[in-house]
Amino acid sequence: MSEPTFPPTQTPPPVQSCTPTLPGFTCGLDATLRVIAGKWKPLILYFLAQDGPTRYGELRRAIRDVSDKVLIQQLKELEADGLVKRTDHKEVPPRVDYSLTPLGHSLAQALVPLCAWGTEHMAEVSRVFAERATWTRRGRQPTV
Amino acid sequence: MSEPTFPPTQTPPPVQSCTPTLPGFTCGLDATLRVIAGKWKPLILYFLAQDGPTRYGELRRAIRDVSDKVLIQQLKELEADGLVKRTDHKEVPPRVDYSLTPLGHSLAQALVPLCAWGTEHMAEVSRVFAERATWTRRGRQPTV
DNA sequence: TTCGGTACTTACCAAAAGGTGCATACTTGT
DNA sequence: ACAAGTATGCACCTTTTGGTAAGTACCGAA
Repeated sequence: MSEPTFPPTQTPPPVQSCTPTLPGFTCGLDATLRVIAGKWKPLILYFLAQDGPTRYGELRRAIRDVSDKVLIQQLKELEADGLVKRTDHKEVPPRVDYSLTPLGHSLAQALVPLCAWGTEHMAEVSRVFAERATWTRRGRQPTV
Repeated sequence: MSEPTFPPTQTPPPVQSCTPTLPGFTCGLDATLRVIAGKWKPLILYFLAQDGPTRYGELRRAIRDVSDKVLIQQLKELEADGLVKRTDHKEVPPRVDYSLTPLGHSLAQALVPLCAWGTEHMAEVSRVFAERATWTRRGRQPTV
């Protein structure tokens, strides 16, 4: 019903093509998205970008609702992907902190426009999602 | 710009928390990512951004390896989210095409840097992923 | 001594996401 | 008549992902 009409952006600017290349990925966009795919990864990047080196526990408390298992897992993947650096201070009560690598920083930069887009259009997105949540729940009852 | 920037530009980490949010989202980035979450959505957006209005069948063939069920489903969600417009020409052999709304176009623009990042770093990403695929399938190594 | 905090690990599960294949209703080409 | 193409819908199933709760090894405080 609600046709989201926006500021008369009549001539949509052209989008450059997504250059396909190396094995496994259809294009750069594909590669990027696989790297940040994970329920909490963007948030992790977000916090590290904002607050710099952060201890595990802090991160854990900052990102609410994440479980240890998944947080650790995603941190490990980010580390394996070279986006995050893990520093073990080898102290007696364990002390480890995580920070962004230069690669991680560059990715964070590339995320800026997405963040801005979301901020700008959050109202619309939010509304639509709320509606979807409604009929989604009624459409299917718990299996069995 | 009064807009909170996602990754702090560089030197200082003074950027405050995520933008105060509407129901459901922790920040703009979160909102954006939920909208493009779906195995083929980014590719759909990119394709439509480049080629303009496209018939269902064409899309289906362009995005290889996607199944009808999922493609339709993601198109419906994109449409519900106001990013894509579905046009049914009501012709006898069905003819429907999909195009980006202005909102969709703006999102596609925001994806450009991600695409660039991926293209630029595809070598690293690709290598790391290949390695992960190897030990992920077999048993896990003792903690190194 | 037991409690709580550190940074994890593991086994087991539930839910979500995606894939397969068949069905539809109608038309054009062979 | 029959296959093929059009844009979908639906039932069923597998894979992927994330969550829960417990355990580990170590230390200091109560």
